[in-house]
Amino acid sequence: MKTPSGQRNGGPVTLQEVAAMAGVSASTVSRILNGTAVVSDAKKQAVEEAIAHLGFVPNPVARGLAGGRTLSIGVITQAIDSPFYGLAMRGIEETLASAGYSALFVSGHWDAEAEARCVDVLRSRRVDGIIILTGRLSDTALRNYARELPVVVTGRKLEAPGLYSLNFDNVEGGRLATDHLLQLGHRRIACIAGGDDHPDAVNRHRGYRAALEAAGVAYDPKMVVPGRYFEQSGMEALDRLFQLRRRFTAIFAANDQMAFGAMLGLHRRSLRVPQDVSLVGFDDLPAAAYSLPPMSTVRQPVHEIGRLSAQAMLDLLAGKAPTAVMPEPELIARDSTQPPAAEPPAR
Amino acid sequence: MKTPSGQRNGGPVTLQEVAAMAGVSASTVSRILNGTAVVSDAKKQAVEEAIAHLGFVPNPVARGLAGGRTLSIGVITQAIDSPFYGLAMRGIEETLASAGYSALFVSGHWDAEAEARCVDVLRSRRVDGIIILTGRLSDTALRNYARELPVVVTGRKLEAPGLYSLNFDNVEGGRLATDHLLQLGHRRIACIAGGDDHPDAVNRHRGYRAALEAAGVAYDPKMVVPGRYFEQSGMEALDRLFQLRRRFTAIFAANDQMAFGAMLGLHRRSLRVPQDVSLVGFDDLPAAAYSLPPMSTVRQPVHEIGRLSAQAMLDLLAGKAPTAVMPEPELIARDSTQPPAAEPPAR
DNA sequence: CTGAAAGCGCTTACAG
DNA sequence: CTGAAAGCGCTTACAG
Repeated sequence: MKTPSGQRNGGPVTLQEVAAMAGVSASTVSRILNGTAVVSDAKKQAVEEAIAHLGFVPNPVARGLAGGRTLSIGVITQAIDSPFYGLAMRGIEETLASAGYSALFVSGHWDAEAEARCVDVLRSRRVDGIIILTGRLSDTALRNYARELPVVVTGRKLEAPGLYSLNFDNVEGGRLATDHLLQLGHRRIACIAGGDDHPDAVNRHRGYRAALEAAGVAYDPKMVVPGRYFEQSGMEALDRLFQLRRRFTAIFAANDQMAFGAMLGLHRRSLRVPQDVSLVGFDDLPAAAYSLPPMSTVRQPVHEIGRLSAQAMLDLLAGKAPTAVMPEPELIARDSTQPPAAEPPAR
Repeated sequence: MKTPSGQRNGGPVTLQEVAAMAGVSASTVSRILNGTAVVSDAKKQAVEEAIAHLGFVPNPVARGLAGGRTLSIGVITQAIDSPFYGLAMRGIEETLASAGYSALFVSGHWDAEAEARCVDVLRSRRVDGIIILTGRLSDTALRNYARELPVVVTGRKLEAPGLYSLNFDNVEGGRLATDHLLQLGHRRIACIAGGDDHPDAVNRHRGYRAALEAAGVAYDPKMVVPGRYFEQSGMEALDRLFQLRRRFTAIFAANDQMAFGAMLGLHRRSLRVPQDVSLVGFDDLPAAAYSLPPMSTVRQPVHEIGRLSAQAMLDLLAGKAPTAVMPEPELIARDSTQPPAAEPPAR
């Protein structure tokens, strides 16, 4: 019953067939479908019955061509296989689906040009709106896109018509992580930062520095090494830290993936976490709870961020002002942090 | 120049405008675009110039309505945020993009009904084909879908018109993992299996049993506990193993995520990997190389599986018989396995 | 409240 | 080799 194929003339049921069966015009069916105008109850009834009976599902492709709406939202994620963005995508998919929308995911690969191409692809597919998870596009580019279709962007603060931004407080997150270490008594805290060209990374580092200074601990640039947000680069950053010959009792890594890499590097040097070195990450990936030891980190509610951005998009689409507000960063203390040992650790 | 918007009359450039500028009919432009018929070189030139000049990009939506092709492929993944399928999605996206196709990802949530709904959504969006990553749909359902549009499916062996399947040898994988342990001298090998309703899991378990028996080690059902493929369930499975009061010197977990959970469970019991218990996983997730200790596992080339299935789809679409062949399982020995200690470990 | 008509941007038989 | 015409399945002014 449900599947229409082969039921009548082969091929999916069309709006025309519904109209015919209900004895009304196609326009009327369309209006009922879209709630575009008031329709008499009698016809409404008839149409709804016909729809149910035939198992009619509107063709979004035709809809897109005729009305300009495709009921699909483009989502630019940086990497379709990112453990971090994956959760956001799931949140987006769930929220959108509940409103009858589909998500079209494309990967921007942390590259402004690639992202611009993504936008082109998405527009050519006539998506009704675009959600950009962080990304490298300039504010100006975003503003321009927003003139054409609704845009929701995370990872920055930006106000413009047709655009809604959801910014996570990375500075506060970095501060929280560092402060946790400070509270435990650490003073020599190294930092595995992200790249300079990555706003999140810059802000987390800023929070690190602010916490240090607020606690009266001098900021030492040599205690900070850059990374590229992957496990591998966490290990490499650790090597650099040792080359720099600075002593430290704790490390703040600007994301969990680098923290995992650092953990392995520490292990390879026979340094124990947290006995010899405490370690805090950032993001609270699902894997953080299962690392050895389970990792202290700053929770970024990615799944919810996904839901919120989708909700904001739905609001924008409905002509309402979005009210979604980004949750605050939260420190999750697990087993990778503890007070420093009395003796300074290996350099 | 590149972005057409606002260049002429506002809105994207249409095929009509290209035709007008090139002094030919719309049909001709369409034919050149699709290579549907032979066109004189002169007109071809003119049209190509006009396209370049105007920055024309065909509207896939209109294309889909008129010609039935949307240049998009539906991909049913079990979870958009799966660390495992993520890599496959990336491979699919890359391969498809290089051929001008886009992927439409939807999550089936390991549920046959949800998957059937996904197929409906995908068909209503007029995708040109569907790639199903494993999934729970019956062979019969798949065969039926394949009558309507090309289908590529992984995780099973199935021959049908319009359908291509890519099956990973999970039995061999399970055998490889278990044999690795056997070779190291283990005899008491526990198994954290997947669910009975999961074909991959069933086969990996089968391989485990086959390896044992080939080595003359009696198969003990009490050494096998079920899991649900997540970290959490790996920990729970470990608890069950201890409740069962069987002694073991090694564990084969049917996927890496459960192995991670088991590792944490072992750690909580102060059992060291690999000194007290050796552990082999399955999949070789990126995280496996960064677990503590780095985990021995059976490599499943997911990224390549993604590429291969996309390539098979492209072949199907082109009317060619796909030739993609699934790579063989491969054991990656890292640090989580070693010969058993002389003394039997804690039960 | 409701229908007939035009049109969204393409493709594809149908005729030259 | 190439054009005019019809049509894909809807939506949306335009008239009642």
